[in-house]
Amino acid sequence: MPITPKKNQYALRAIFELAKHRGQGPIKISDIAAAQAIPVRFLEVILSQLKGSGLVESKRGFYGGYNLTRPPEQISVGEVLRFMDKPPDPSYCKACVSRTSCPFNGHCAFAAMWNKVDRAIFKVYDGTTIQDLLTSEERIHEGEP
Amino acid sequence: MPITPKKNQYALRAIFELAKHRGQGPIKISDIAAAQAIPVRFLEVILSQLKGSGLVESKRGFYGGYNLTRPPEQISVGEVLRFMDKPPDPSYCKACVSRTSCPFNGHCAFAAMWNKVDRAIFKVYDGTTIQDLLTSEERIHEGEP
DNA sequence: AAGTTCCCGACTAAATAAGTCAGGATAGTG
DNA sequence: CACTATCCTGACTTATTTAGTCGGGAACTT
Repeated sequence: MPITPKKNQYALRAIFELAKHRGQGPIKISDIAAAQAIPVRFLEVILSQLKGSGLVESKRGFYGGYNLTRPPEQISVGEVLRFMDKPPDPSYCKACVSRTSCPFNGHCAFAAMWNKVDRAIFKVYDGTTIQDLLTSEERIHEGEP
Repeated sequence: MPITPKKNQYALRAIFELAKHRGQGPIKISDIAAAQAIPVRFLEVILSQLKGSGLVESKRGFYGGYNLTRPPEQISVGEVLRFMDKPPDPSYCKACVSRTSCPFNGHCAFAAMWNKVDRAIFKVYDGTTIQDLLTSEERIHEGEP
């Protein structure tokens, strides 16, 4: 129900995958795509966009690919998601959480609640690092065939 | 950013409006629509759907309209939203929060986080009653022109 | 009977998200 | 240098979801 767009999930998973192989030189888009079941062409677009965040860097040519610029414990999920949701209109009605305009001009009874929810969500996102995810994956794969 | 569909917001506001005039007999759809800036025809659909939740009841004819079946302090926002999101596929991948299927079959590192977010959101929704919203509206309109 | 209101189901339209594509730029390899 | 692998860019297409509409029917009140 957090209705996270697929694109954002792909972005997270791509970064997750980069974290997983950090220090092994640049990772190719096609490898990430294969590992995380993401359409290659689409991933190209996403990673390209992600460069704008400074979280990843790329290198072209034969031994080209992508790298994380920071250690996984210094990247939070919140940072990634916030970046991915930047581009759209920054002028949507914060109070109503409707992306269009609020008929009550922000003075509606719901404003406080929407904000509370927003904070609750990002408390989780900001409190989860990519490293945390790596760790939890390791736990999952312990004792499995 | 909680990206609440407009339809759900309309549902909430309709119930909010019903709460506001509780005890004054049935409220007409058109009145609710006017008060809350909702397209009438669309609201018809929404209220009709809401009847399935048992939260509202309706009466036709001249003095017809809608009523709340319970006092506003006994209706939580969570209850309303959960009901509104029921109809779609109940078989989406809970773990990944992608509505389609998860390539990792639920065993992905993100599952725990998505669930955490889900709980955080509904902790707020379940902890807010329609009465709370009424109260906060009163506060807003104190000392305003 | 007549007017008003909810009711139902199918329909259309608008918006957003997901995904694709062609062709170009850059970096290594032999 | 020619060659190949890789990222890069921006425009494009398609699919999915959400929002909203419509015509006509059924119940209730006076």
